[in-house]
Amino acid sequence: MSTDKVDKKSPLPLYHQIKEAIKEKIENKTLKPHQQIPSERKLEQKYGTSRMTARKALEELESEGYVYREQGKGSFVAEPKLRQSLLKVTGFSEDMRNRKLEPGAKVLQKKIISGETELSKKLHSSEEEKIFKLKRIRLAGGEPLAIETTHLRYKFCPGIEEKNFSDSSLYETLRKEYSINLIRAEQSVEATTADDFVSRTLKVEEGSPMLMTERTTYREEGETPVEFARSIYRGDRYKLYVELRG
Amino acid sequence: MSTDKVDKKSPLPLYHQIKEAIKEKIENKTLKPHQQIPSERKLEQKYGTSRMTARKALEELESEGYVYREQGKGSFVAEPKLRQSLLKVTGFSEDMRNRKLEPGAKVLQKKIISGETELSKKLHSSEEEKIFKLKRIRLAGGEPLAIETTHLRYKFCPGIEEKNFSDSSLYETLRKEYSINLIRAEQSVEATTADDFVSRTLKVEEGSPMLMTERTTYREEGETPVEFARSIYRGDRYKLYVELRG
DNA sequence: AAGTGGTCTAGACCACGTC
DNA sequence: ACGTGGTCTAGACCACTTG
Repeated sequence: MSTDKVDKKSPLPLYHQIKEAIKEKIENKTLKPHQQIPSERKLEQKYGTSRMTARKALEELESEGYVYREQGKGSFVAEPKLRQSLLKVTGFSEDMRNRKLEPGAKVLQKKIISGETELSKKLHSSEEEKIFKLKRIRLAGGEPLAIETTHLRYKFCPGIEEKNFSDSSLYETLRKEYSINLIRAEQSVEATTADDFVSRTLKVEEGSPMLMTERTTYREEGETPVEFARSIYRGDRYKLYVELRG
Repeated sequence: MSTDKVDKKSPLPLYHQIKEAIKEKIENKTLKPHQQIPSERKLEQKYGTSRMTARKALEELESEGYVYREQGKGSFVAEPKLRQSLLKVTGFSEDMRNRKLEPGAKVLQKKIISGETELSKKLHSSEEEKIFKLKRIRLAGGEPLAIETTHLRYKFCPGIEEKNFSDSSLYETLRKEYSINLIRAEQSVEATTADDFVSRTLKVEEGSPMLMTERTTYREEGETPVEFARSIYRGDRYKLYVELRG
């Protein structure tokens, strides 16, 4: 169902339409990894645009990791793993699904708090502001994998304490029920060892290696923090992947 | 010493010269965060180029996190933290300088090897291909912080075994003396604990938390791996920062 | 020599934000 | 109304790779 035509009356830019058309062919494997993509001049003719427009589509596909280009040779489909390893803002549930594991959760604690200096600082909020705290054991394929404590500024998600947190993804709830798009996060990663509570909760030996992450998540393009979360993952079962760029 | 002029005879693209000129003004604070940058039309006149050329400079500055642009309003200098927390391909030395610590190294092992199946696989090389192996203690402010073992495909850097690895940055040597630009890397991060060798080398207790990273680094835009490195950092002194994007 | 991507020009019209 | 960035055109020359 690919038309290979652009709609010049569409509000969507022409280069965007070309880009999406090519992206779809890459995703449904009509174009396979390392296969050559039509050249800028070919695309220009095919879609009836100028070369700069076709070129812009290819440039964006390159920066998003879908294609690579070599001067004098052509444009080619990139390997899928290169696109997937880009670092995205994903919650635990989505992360697990990417790893082909069934996500789950057991709620340990759920309440509305305020007056925690450290926390208010991380959320750029006043000390009086109400904060929703949720502490869960996170499961992957039925096995406990992490302890996650998240804090949300309550004024952005009033009534959230009534939701079910055992099955559904928190980020999905925020997106669907509160129209909050989390688009940027700052995260730190460090190594620790399991203390008594952690070892009993996650069923690992005391002193075994754990990966701890702390994350502040922001909504939209602004500088407004919405969430602060601290997670402790079993070091023997969890590994983080990042792609670095020059 | 900024000329505010472009050299049309330079081999460097005009948009690149404009970009560097603006970048310098941002870095030396001639242009301050959130201050407005001259518009595309102003830059076009100022440098005597076409608008598309000036525009390309601004687009690259935006994608590198130096500026943000708002339709109808203008282009503005971005906050420094947003540019620094983007994940870059940096070696240990540059990483430490960013953290305001003096980098250093003690060489533990240095030799040319071949015939290691696992390693050849990670470097996409044949088993016979020669590989330069370098194992170092990495110092930060004079204190041992990490053990780093790196492997380079020898055919890309012949003679590298003669270099000094105690002071200088490996990536800098590759860039300056072999014209190898490392622009992309895939990295994994996990938690482990210190074994006997690690604890003695880094002067930590056996069983203390450690952060282990494995990295494959690629040159240029191609799919050619050049380096595979494994590093073990003291968990009590090293923390990794990432910025995630939706 | 032919084809590719990389750069560049000199215009144009549009959508958006400010005044 | 005016200035901003966003898109687009129809050409051009260059550097590079391959036949």
